[in-house]
Amino acid sequence: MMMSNSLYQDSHCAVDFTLAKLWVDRRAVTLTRKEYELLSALTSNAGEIVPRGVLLRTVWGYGPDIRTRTLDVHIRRLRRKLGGYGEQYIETIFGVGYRFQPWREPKPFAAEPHVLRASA
Amino acid sequence: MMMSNSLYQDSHCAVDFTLAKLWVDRRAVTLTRKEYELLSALTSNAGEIVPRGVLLRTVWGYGPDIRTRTLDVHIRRLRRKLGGYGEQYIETIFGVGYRFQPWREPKPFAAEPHVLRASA
DNA sequence: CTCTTTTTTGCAAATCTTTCACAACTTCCC
DNA sequence: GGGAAGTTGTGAAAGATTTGCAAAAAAGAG
Repeated sequence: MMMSNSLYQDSHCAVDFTLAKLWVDRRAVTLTRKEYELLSALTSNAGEIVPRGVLLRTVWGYGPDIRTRTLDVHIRRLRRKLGGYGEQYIETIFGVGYRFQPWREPKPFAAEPHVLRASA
Repeated sequence: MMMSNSLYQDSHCAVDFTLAKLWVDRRAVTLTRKEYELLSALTSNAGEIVPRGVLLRTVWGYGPDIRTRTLDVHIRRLRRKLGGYGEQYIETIFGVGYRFQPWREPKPFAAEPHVLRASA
């Protein structure tokens, strides 16, 4: 039985590890076990790259010589369940693995095109 | 004034652990012994997942290697006796167990502003 | 024996996981 | 730029597992 009430949370997304639940913008989303384990592995290292091999080992128990696409499929489903933020949250590090990025507010005045605020 | 030591209660359903009785919308429902024990195990952990293994152990005294469908059968009878709310109250956590959900589950987020920070 | 309660049995149905085939993409090199 | 090679994205379908359920057998109680 689980006991620690640990959860990840930022302004759009919350993960409760004891209830095995995810909320996206206050809307409850149910996760399957593998989805939950994968999300857990990612959020518990939020901001850091988690190599594919590590995920395949910790979530699936696979050895380093197993060829499978199930990780990609689960990543896709997680991204969907994260709503419109999926791509923003789960970043692909090509050739290495994935990284769960905590929510970052929209970039300030970067290389944005000219925005004029009309004053009536 | 008579007092019941332990009882679960929400707006539709009440369980008295000392009297071993259940009321659904003010209407008394008789439970058999096993039904009561199972409901008790669930409501006393209301809102939390109770794994199948735990139920089989605490209610039936079964070990971890027993294969039976009697738990499912009892869950079904309980759901029936909970009237139209059966499905709402007793939630199936696929591959894990069951969870008794208090009526209109409490929201994990605060109503208005929501910046809670959790410990890891 | 009769009635109630509990468990088992055997599928059916629902759910979750993995694979597959191929499209899309990244990187590297010429 | 234009491949080539390797990596990732994706929808659909197969595979595997779990749960729901009805009916009947088994177990108790009076």
